[in-house]
Amino acid sequence: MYDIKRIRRDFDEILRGVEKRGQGDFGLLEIRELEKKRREILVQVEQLRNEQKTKSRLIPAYKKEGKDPSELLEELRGLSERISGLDKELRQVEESFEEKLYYVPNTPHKDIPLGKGEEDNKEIRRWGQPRVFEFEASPHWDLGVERNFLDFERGSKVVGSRFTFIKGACARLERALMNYFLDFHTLDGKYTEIGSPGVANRLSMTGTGQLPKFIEDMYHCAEDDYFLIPTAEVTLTNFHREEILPLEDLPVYITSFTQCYRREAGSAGRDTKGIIRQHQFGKVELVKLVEPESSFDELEDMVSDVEAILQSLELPYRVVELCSGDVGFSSAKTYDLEVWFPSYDTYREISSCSNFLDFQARRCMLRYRNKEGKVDFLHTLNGSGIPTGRCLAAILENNQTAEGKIIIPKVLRPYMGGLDEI
RNA sequence: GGAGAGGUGACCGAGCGGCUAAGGAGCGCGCCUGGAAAGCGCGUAGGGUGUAACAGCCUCGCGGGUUCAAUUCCCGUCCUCUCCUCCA
Repeated sequence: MYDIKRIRRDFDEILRGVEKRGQGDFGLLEIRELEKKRREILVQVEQLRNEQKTKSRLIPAYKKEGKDPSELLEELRGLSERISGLDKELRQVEESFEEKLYYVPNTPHKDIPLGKGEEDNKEIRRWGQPRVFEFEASPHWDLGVERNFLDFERGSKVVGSRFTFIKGACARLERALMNYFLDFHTLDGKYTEIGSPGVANRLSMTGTGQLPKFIEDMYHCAEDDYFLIPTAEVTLTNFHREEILPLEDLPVYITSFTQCYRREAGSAGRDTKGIIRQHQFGKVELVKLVEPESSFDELEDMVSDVEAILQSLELPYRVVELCSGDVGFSSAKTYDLEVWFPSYDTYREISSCSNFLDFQARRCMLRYRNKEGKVDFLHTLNGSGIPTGRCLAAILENNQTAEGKIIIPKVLRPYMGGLDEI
């Protein structure tokens, strides 16, 4: 969300930035009009209110002196009516203004590649070599069913499409991933582990930008007006919502494993096979709250944290910088990390690391006291570090043997009771 | 789920229709001191509006209502605590 003052002062800059996404002005022109109108009414209301306050304070004095206040009361009644009328108008304008503002995406950072969609993203680097198989490699969905690791049919029966049961040693492997990822990020003290709720309220969902625009992709508990979180980004970023953090508490590095729930509205028919795109998946999420000056460096640092994990698992991957047309709603700059999937014969997204600048912080009223003692908005970042489901699929595919066994990556063996294959 | 109590300033805490949020803690500056503690004085929230500066407006959990006027009265709602009930 944008600062109301910036809408006025840097309007053209914001408009130009947002237009880089290639989807028009997102209602900004209308928003500017509403902002003007708001100020017009506000000035009037403030003047009238001042008059009202000043005059109504005379009443106790009148009473004391035994003067008849009825004339003054009459005047104040009229004043009160005018104020409440104007106030109502003001509130309508403000509501409409705010509602529209919530739908305006962040401005893509000036240095990111211009483009319309995925095809214009820029590959930054690759690590590792895709394995050359001396046998016909199976996709994880075939392998998973053959080995009795994945049960798609019962997932559909018990819940519906895009829900899957994971069984036996494979379930243990996923659990190993969860523990390994959390240990990786926390044991050196860099990130603090948080056990997080799996649902969040409307305010939190709005704070990180899932609402109002993407409501159709969220699972909603109507009775409580709670939402199943689509990522721990929601609960972790909102953790310090409406707080003013002292400088010495920064930077905040937190991480959490949660289940994530997405209705995947609009992606019907995509990735229907396997566990790449599920309605529920486990993920370790990384969140940073940092001072504005350092946020782009912090983004690079976060990417390298995720890369280190993939390297330790010996999974070939590449880093891609998203172009202006593909970068997410709340993000100013995003790197996707894509891991090699033999079944797709390509790299597929496994992590996404973004710098949101103060976009989420404004929505969350997430602030800190800077060196000058002034209150300012923080910058927020998050990245997947990393999802267990997709990672499991990647390991099944990349580490399979001709006999259909799965080689356990060395770093995971301590979490698997020493097993080197399953 | 039932009954009760409460949510006030970066913290504690009074106010319970108008005198425009008492008092304290902490922090900052100054005085005092050889130095410090104590003591004394002053200052210490956020937001938006207009400005050269001052100023004025909003915020006493949140949302409505009554009133010329609401922190104060009424209704709703959320959260916290205590007791009961239920329960992994």
